[in-house]
Order: sequence, then C-alpha cells, then structure tokens
Amino acid sequence: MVLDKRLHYGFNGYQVPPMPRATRSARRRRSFKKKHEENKMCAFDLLAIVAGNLLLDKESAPSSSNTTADKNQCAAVNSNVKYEWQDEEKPLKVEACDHGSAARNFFVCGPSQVHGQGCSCKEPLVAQNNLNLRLASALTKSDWAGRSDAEKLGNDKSKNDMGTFARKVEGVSSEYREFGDCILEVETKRAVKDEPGRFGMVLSSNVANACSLEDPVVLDAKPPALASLDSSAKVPLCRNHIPNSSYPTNRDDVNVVSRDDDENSGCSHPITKKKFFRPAPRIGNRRIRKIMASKYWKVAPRFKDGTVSNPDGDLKPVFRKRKNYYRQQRSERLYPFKKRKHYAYSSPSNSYGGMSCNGDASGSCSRMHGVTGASSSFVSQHTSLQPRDSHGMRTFNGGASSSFVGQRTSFQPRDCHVKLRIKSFRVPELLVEIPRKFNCWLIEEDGYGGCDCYTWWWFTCWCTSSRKEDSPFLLQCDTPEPLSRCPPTADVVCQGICTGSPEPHVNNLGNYIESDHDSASSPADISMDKSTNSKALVAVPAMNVEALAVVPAHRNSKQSEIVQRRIRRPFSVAEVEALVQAVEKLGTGRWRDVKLRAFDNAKHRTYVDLKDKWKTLVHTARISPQQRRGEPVPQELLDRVLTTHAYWSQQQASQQLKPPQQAETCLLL
DNA sequence: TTTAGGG
DNA sequence: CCCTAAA
Repeated sequence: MVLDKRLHYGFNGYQVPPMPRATRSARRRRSFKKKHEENKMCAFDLLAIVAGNLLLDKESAPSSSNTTADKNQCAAVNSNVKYEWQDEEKPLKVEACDHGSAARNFFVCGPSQVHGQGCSCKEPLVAQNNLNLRLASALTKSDWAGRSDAEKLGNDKSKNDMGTFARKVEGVSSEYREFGDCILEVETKRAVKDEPGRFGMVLSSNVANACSLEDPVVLDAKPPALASLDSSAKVPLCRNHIPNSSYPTNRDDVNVVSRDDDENSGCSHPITKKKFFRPAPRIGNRRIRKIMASKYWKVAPRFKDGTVSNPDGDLKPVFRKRKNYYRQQRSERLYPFKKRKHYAYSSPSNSYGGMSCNGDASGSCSRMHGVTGASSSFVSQHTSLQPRDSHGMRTFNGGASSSFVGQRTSFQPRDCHVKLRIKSFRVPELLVEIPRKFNCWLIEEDGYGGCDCYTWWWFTCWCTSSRKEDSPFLLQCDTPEPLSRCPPTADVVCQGICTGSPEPHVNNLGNYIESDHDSASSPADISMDKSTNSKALVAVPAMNVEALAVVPAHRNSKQSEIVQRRIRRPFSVAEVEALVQAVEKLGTGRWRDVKLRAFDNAKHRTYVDLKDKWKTLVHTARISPQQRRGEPVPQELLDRVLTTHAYWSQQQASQQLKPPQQAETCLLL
C-alpha cells in the first residue's frame, strides 16, 4: 500500500523558560535548573518513528564502498549508501543509495535523551531512565562472529556485570547486546550531562526482512522497552564507537533527502561507520523490542528474498513474558511522568492508514505530553523541502492525507495498553527539514553486510548558536518563535531541545506517549513489519497523531510545567516494620541513618520518603481504624509508632534544653 | 545534602 | 509524594 505522500517532519524541543529574576539564591537556581532538566527529559521522551521502505536511488550509488565519513567531513559512503555533508551554507543532503537490492525501512526518531543520571550498567536497561537506548550498532550475529577479538573489544575492554562489554566514548558508556540476529548497542551511562540538545533520527533498514513478518504486526507498545533488553543476553563487543567529539558545528539548513527507487527485499548492506550521536531512547526502546521479537521469530523460516514467514506463534508467548518483565522493571522506575500541566495542543487528527492502534482504553493508545511543532510527512517523490526560515520547520500541508490510522491524541490515563497494527507502505522519498540553527550530523550505523543486518542512520542536530558551556540549562529561550506550522500529522516526530540557545527555534514541550499499563511512558512505538515482498515493508510510529499536531509555540507556553512524578508505592507491612524498628533505634531526626540502616537496598525509598512515611504512620496511629485506608498496618506496629514517636519527641525536647545546660556547665567549670 | 514541615 | 526553606 502506498500511502501517504507526505510526511511532515518537525522538531519539538523543550523550551526552558527564563529563570525568574527573583531567583537569586543558588539553591533556587539549582532547583530551577534541575526542574527543567527533568522537563527536558520528558520532552525527549516522545519520539516518533517513521518507517517505511526506503528505496534507494541507483543513480546516486556511491563509487566506493568505503566510508570516510569523517565527523567533519561531508560524506560517508558505502557501497549502498551515500551521505553528503555539504557546505555549511548549503543544506545537508543525504541520499541513500542502493542498487535495487534492498528495500529499506527507516526510522526517524526524535531527539535523544541528553542527560544521563549515572545509571549503572548493572541495572537493567529499563532502569536507565535517563539514558538513551542507542540503537547504535546493529550487527548480525554472523558478522559478530566473524570479527576478531580485537574488533569485538573495540576501545573498551571492560566488562560489566551483565556479562556484556561496555565501552565508553565521550563519556557515554554503552554495551552491546544480542538481540535476535542483531547486536545492538545500548547506552548505559552518560557521564556528560550538559550536552547540547539534539535531534535524532534513526533510519533503519532491513528490519522487516529480519523480522519476516507477513502480516501486520501488532505490538504492545510498551514504553521503556529497554527493559526488554535481556540482561542476561550475552553481549558481544562491537567496534563501532561514537566518534569523539568534533562535531561539525555550523550548519544551518539541513535538508535531508532519502530517496528510494527500488523495492526489493534484499538486504541492504551494511556500512560501517560512525555514530555521532545517540538516538532517542524511547524509540530505541521500541526498536529494540521489535528486534527482540525477531529473535523469537527466528524459528520461523527466513528468506532473504523477502519471503515471509509468520512467527506469531512464537512471538506472542514471548512477548507476554517480556511484558511482565517490563512491567516489573518499570515499576521500579520513576515512571510515569506526571503531567502537571500539559499543553493540550491538539490538532486535527490525521488519519493514518495502515496503522491502527488499539488501546485497552479506547482512544488511549498513547499519551503525549505537550507536543508541539513536530510533524513529519512523507513527501511525494521528488519533492523536496527546503528550510524556509531560521526557526521553524516547514511543513507540507497540502494534500497529504496520510493513510495512517492515527491514535487519538487526548491525554489518557497512563495505564493504557497500546497496540499497534502496522501495515506496510512505501515511501518514495523522504525529505526532512531541519530548522536552521541546528547542526546536523548524519550518522550512519550499520549493520553488516548481510541480509540480516540493519542499517541505521542517525541524525543529530543541535543549535548552532553558542550555548553556555557552563550552564546549558539556563536558558534564555524565553520567547520562542512560533514554529512554522506543522501540519498535524505524522508519523515522524522529531524533537530536539535547544539548550542555551538564545534563539529558540523550536518550542515545545516534550511529549510522550504512554502506553503501558504500568505505565511507563512510552514514546512512539515503533514496529516494523515485513511483507511478503520487499515492497511491503512497514514501519510504524506509535504516536499519537494528534499529539503530534503542531502547535504554534506560544510565548507563554508552559512547557516547563511537565514534571516527572514518581510512581506511588505504598509501604508494605514489612517495610513499616523495618521503619519502625529503625526509628525506635535511631530516633525521628535521623532519616538518613534510618535509610541506611533499614532501606539501604531499597533505592526507591529515600530518606524523605521514610520521613514522610513515619509522619503518616503517626497520623494513622492516631486516627480511628475506620478512618484508615490502604493496607492495614498491624495495631501492634502502630502502637510502637506512637510510643516511639512520643519517646523521641521527648528526647528532642530535652535535647534542646541541654545545650544551654551544658554551656552553663562549662561555664561553671 | 539533610532535616523538617506544609501541601 | 512533592516542594522547599533552613541548616
């Protein structure tokens, strides 16, 4: 099915409001900063993905299969793909070329998570709340197997507790994990917190082939699918690394064009390359999930020629397990995000053809928070978009009715279950318009030369404007200019953030879709599918169309209001018991000690939580049993609470009297 | 960072 | 649980 002609592509960025002048104290400033960093995180949560067949332009076939893409260079070429970096003054043009061998799917992802919170590699990826799931490397197992140890080790020989190898590049640690036939790189830790806002796109190919799905795939869109990474998975090493530093820095207009002419199934080839950046996590998550699925599908016959097999049988059971796992993991996280305020930007909903979303809660396929200015569109052949101004993005409004079946946009309860049905479609040409002021790097990651490989193209963009090195989050982006209209739409959402950019171009808040029961937030869902013939590759974004609708940014937007809120986790009786015991011993003014003593292993319980819990316990103990709610706490414990509280209160009172006495004593002596 | 309290 | 003033 050939669907839509256009794909509007837009960017969203979280706009940090100007710091109030009144905010003078360092604490206040830190608080402000922290808050917005978190907001930005949220903003990045939402990504959209677009997948489709990317037919390559034979004409542009690169002359060499070699990749020379220097980070600062203009082009990277491999046997099948060519990228070009043009002069700073010129738009970046990227062409994917293939010689009719492989139909490709591509994903376009939004901005990547920029800030990491120092997550440990020991933790499940799902726990890497703030990290990117970088679908960096995608190697086939065979490819992997064919590598020398040295290659596998790459730059970093360290091995983490998960049995995976990690590497650190630019302050980012990542590890390689095996998924199905692929080796994916997952970012596990980011040391550099203050990085420029970025946009990211990931173009992937051949996924469909790898998955070999005949029918549309219905996936449960679970958000932080990272969890899906099997921690036990054996991790291969990879040599691909993120190039160090030196990103180009002065491109204003970027025009990306992907064209395809062919549709076959084969596989595109791999390319070896560099990645300059980290793709959006969420997307990554989705992506990974999908890939994982393929792992189980392996049992199904796979054909390079594109023959399809239907793995459903195997897939479902697996997914169920995974699902639970995700849920469990997720619950450990801080998800979901709480939407304090959101911009209910809504725009006309688009109809997505070929993609349907079924949610447990009707209309709640996904939830997004503050989405603006993001849109994508598939552009009909040979159409190209050119940036028209320095800030917004241009979009095609005309005539593009997409055939995607969209999800509803309204914000839904977080516990929604999302299912996506993806159908295939072809995208003759893809043009991506990137706002000026953002530099972009096309990153190509690749798989390997086999049919099962995946090829990824990454895009990183960020403000060209100088940012404050020391205070990236202090933004003076208080008056963002309205984005150009981005038609509601689409499947691709790209977000970015403009940190410290004096001239915010993109505005907006983060948006994200939450699609799981337990909730974690999940951005766009991606899934791909494969059709019997190469022509029918599919990719789907799980975004909420309406949510993606572009909304002119308003100066008074409250994007900064989106805040994360931890999931509520009632204390169990056992925890109460432990708390009471600790407080009996330590008193009521040493919550940190209480934490260390009794909840050291409960990372989700902070000393503040314990203090709060004690407070509520005292309250609970004082009220009648009829007034109590929640899991009943044994009266015995409540009695101890009162006793303990009374005791320590008295102690504190007496302590306050002592100092003077002691002083007096000293004086007397 | 912790503590203490209001919300 | 959140938010913050205070220490």
